Amino acid sequence: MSRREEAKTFNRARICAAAESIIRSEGIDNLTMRRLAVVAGVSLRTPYNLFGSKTDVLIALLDEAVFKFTQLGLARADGVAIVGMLRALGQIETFFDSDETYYRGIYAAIMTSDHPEVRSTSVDRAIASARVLMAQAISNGELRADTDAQSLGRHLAITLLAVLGMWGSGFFSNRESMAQVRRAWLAVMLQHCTDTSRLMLAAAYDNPSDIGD
Amino acid sequence: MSRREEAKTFNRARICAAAESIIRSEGIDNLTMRRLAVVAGVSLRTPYNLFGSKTDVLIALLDEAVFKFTQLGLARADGVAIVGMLRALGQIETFFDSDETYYRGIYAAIMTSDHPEVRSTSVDRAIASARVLMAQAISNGELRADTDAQSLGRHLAITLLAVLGMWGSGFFSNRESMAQVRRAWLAVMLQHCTDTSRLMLAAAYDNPSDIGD
DNA sequence: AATATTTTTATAACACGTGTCAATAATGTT
DNA sequence: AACATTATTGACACGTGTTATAAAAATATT
Repeated sequence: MSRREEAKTFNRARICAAAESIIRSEGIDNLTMRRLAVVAGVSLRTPYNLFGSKTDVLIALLDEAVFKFTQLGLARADGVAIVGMLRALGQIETFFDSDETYYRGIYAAIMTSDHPEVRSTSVDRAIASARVLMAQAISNGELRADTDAQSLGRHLAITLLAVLGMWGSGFFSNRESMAQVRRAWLAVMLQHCTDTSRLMLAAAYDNPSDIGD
Repeated sequence: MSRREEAKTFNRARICAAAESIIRSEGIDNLTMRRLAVVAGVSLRTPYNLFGSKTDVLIALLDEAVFKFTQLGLARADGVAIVGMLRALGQIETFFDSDETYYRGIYAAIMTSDHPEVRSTSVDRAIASARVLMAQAISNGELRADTDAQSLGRHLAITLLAVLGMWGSGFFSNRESMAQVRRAWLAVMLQHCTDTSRLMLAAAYDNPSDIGD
């Protein structure tokens, strides 16, 4: 990496760190580009050079969070894709719990920005992951062979992201969000399950986590 | 109503009409408070006096739309609550189709505003309606008697609203949104249906409308 | 009719995200 | 070392939602 790129990377990191620090210590409402420039020790223009927009800075923070989450690794589920999928929900909840105001803040800020191109990348990523898992579930015999993994994966991913949108806007708690997704996921997967997995899924559906009032 | 209240009501209507006109003829990006004041023939301050904020003006437009929709009346479904619920989805789609850019525009504008109090009223309304319908479905014998109508109604309403959030942000078409909701609704209702309604629901689930890729 | 209250108006201002543009500094290339 | 390229800076400006303030107009009260 050339020294120029090194400097850019360094400045990007400084700006991200400053943004995170401001959000943590002063609240996300006080994250303004002018304040960010001051705290990062950089001119007002530089974040625009290095990121493009305020939203892009926040996206960088979200990417860091996503990276941190993926580093946790998906809980092993003894090769049962469906269980892995459901466990991921619990992991998301735990992850959010660990730093709720921060994650919700950046998520909401991104969602309430009128940079719609943001969403499609994360949407595509989620859909791809879900499709892979559902294809595994089919080849594992957890889901019926006539199941359309593409369509099902897309449906499940959108379900998650749609609820996350409401979560970001503060409508309900981490737990409520995940319970909503869990219920929706289980119901849909029950429509495609084999006899092998039906009992487990049905039991999970009938034993809901707290969905809230 | 006192003359003062009459004047207020009149001005409110003028402002709403001006806002709608601007959105229609110049696009929602050109709906600024200054332009709104000019077109409405009113001072810049007046919309703030009468509505509170720009978001509140848009909420008034959305309320008008919701009112117009409810005036259509829910499609009769021969007393089958579940069918009525599903038909409502089709009605929503038709309604959106009839004026897509307008409805999506105001919906997106409201959703991307940081006035979160907005959402709760429409959310509460939707939940209440769904709960009523689900209670009917139970007493009609369409859903099992041990079904929790409160919980189920809430779940279904949130499913709809969560998807609508993504719809507003332009992620997918009217039809795709409703197909997503339809699939999710059918799957969940299938978990609570009686033998009477199972065949119909299962057939509907297996015959999805186009969900898009 | 005179007075008090409430609303609207006019004007200015604030903080915000973002853009322009020239100057300057840092880095790359020869 | 001299030059060319690129990145950062600084100061300013624009349009936005929103608020402040005081004057004017409309309405209510007596």
